Amino acid sequence: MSVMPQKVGYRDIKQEVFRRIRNNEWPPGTLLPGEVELAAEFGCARATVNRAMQELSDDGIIDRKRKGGSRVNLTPVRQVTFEIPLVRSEVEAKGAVYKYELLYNKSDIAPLWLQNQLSLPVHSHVQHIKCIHFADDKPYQYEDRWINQKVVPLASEFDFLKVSPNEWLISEVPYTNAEVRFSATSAEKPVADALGVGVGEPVFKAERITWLSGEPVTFVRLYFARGYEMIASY
Amino acid sequence: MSVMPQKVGYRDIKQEVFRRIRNNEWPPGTLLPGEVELAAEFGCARATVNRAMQELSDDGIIDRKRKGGSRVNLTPVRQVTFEIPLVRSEVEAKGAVYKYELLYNKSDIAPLWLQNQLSLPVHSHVQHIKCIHFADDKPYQYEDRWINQKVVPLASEFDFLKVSPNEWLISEVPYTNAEVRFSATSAEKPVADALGVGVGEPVFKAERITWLSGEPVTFVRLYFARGYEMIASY
DNA sequence: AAGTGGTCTAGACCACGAC
DNA sequence: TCGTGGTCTAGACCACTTC
Repeated sequence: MSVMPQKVGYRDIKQEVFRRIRNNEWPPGTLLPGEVELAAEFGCARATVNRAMQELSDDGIIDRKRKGGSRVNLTPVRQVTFEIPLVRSEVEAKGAVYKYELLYNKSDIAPLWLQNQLSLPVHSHVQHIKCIHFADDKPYQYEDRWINQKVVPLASEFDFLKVSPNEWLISEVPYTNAEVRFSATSAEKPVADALGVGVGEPVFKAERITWLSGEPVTFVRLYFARGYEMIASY
Repeated sequence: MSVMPQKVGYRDIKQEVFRRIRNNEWPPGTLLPGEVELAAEFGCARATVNRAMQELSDDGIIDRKRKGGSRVNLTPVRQVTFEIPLVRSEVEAKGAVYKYELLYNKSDIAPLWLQNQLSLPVHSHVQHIKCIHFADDKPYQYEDRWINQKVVPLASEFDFLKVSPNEWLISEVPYTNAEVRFSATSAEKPVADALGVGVGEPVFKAERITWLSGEPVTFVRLYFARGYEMIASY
């Protein structure tokens, strides 16, 4: 037991507990002292300890169960978090000039594969939009998007010549949850032409589905120009 | 003002505030009521409101400043989080049988590019390891790794025939910081051979640098077999 | 049944930062 | 300066889960 400085905050407790875990004083699987005990050791209220331990739990360091107590996780599940910005912001953050170009914009009946992706009823109306985002006049991202007209009827009227569907949707339609899938693919003709790369060249692809309280809003495929890297830290 | 059910928890408040934001009752930029005011409306303690608002802030929905109050974020910067599991766990989670094969394991002087990547002093000793991870006997991931012997001296002695450097390192230096870069690349000969794809085919690549309290631990390049998707929900 | 974490309260003091 | 969020407290009740 050591002397406590002046006041013990939840950050201090979190840091100290984490230190003991990292130094193998409390190896993986260890049953940690209860909140009351820790509160006594650190000379603070249980609520303070609770907050510290809760954050450690959120961080995936420990696992907590009522009656079971807190245990050090056997496999530290590391989580990567990164932001999904507007394409415009992303480009401008790199110090480049953003430009946008609309390629295609038609209302249509959802093709079968899209029906399945979004669990749409047959003969659903969707707005199909293709466009390119430029950074300093060089193609940066090719966007191929379908918007569910049932959820976003305004999509068929809006003029996407100046404003990209990306920005319009964010300002217009909130979403509750989304799923993203990242992969590497080889550029088909339309993608290759849009990005100015050879057919068959590797391209970083992101597919995203967003929902608004259970209703599918939009499905989008994003193809990034050669050299693109998605960076994250943890 | 509506009738409150029985007891108002921080989840209720979070959900209700989020609902008002989503429904444009509180559009982006709006200055929200203070915690005291909200506590009065919801008939609960300020601490409860505080927890709700703090989570909304963590989620990137609102921005909070002392004296400035809470504002609805102009651009809802949603964060994607995904887990970085052990390759073994990842494979087994797909219901496949995991297998591991060591290809190469030598101690060496860090090449110039690696010196730069990890900010190593000249003539640093590193352990260079190449291996393949299989799922149901099909190549799943090709791993090309360098380990800093100054931080992990045991790496030169450990026998990586049975246990992959991935798993060994996690057990040896569990809690580290890292930066990951994801991209699409075309398979060079060694990668293509290891993964059983044609030279030049697109491959999903992840590069990761790992530090332990400021000291570089390892640099690794991971190449995933064709069809690999990294999936995240939020 | 009983022990542990989950949450709420009412009150307090403090620190940041807009004014 | 002074209002707002950030944090802590001491106590309480509850819910889950293991025993």
